[in-house]
Amino acid sequence: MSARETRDHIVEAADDLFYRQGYENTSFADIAGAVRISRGNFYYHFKTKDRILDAVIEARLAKTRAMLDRWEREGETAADRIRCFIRILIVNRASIERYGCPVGTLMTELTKLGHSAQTEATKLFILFRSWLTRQFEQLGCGGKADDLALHLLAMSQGVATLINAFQDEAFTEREVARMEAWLETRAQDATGG
Amino acid sequence: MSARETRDHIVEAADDLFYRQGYENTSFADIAGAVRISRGNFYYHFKTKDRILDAVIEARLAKTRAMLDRWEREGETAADRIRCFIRILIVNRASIERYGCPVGTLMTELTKLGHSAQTEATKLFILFRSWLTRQFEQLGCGGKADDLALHLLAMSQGVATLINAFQDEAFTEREVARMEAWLETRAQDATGG
DNA sequence: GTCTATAGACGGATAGAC
DNA sequence: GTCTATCCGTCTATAGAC
Repeated sequence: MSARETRDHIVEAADDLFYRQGYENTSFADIAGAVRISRGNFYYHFKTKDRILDAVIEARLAKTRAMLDRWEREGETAADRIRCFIRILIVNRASIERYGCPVGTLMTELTKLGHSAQTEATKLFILFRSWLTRQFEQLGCGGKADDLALHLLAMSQGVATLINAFQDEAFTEREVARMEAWLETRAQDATGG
Repeated sequence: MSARETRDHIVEAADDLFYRQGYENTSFADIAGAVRISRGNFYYHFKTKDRILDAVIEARLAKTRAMLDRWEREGETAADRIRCFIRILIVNRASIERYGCPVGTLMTELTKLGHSAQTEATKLFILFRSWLTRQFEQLGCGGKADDLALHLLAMSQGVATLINAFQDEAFTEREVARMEAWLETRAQDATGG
């Protein structure tokens, strides 16, 4: 197996484990075990745990960009595209119930650890924030676009936290419906009066 | 110092450290160091780390109950009391910026660890949820009271997560104002039409 | 024969538990 | 104060490709 392939496998496994168990609670042995390689081989590819985290965040940023690009292509109107964002709470409901939002929980953990990768992790939030801002601008919300983007991001984060705490499917659906209704109102505000 | 006092000091220090550093990232040595007692004395009061967590959650539940009781006494109307809840985001803004919401972040960490104290930690959420439900009932929101309570809880959690990620004071104030406006509308829905 | 990917032993540090 | 487990990180050995 090429070095590149092995490296990718490591990042993939680490990504998954960091999400499910948390960064600090995941050991080198855990990752090596998941990839089925020895710890010695492991250190050939990554010298420290921090470097794996860097690579994982980078991979998540790339995956997120790809997802946002896909939404951009698939959604006809800006409202459709924002709806794609809202609906990840339903699409990923099962994993959110068990592990929370991958972006929010990583961010939270890194701030508690006072970890230097905080800045990089924040970029995940910024990616969503600026994408949403652009959508709200296209919706015609002008100067309020960034405010609306942050508000939607906050709602999504809060709902994810409670999905994780309560595992209540009806709650999830109610909140998603509420966000979609809210979006509808914003769209009408922009076009009509 | 009495055994009871020492125990209380340990719980207090652990509570603070668990909040600021996270549960798993806090060692016995950290707590013992903060209380200025020997590790030997430490084990006299708590045999395992899990038991300290139990005691910390218990203490947080008691503190929360006391706070809710205080709001109950101080707020004249149900809307006033709900506003007390909303305003903790401003009152505790500094610590939320650095460490997030104490309830949400503990919950999140415990689910990732698959820790048995999850159920106990959820009671913190339930405490707020049922208190808020009662307030919305008194506001005249009848059958929708629990839905509104969960929604407000979610908004508060989401805003706390983004305060922690972005440390943006203007955002905090905008969102608090938004929540208060939302509350106003709910109150009018209930009384008027 | 050299370079690359892998394996596994070893050491220092620190954790929790008694 | 000690004991055991575990974790991160280093070091050396080796198997195969070119």
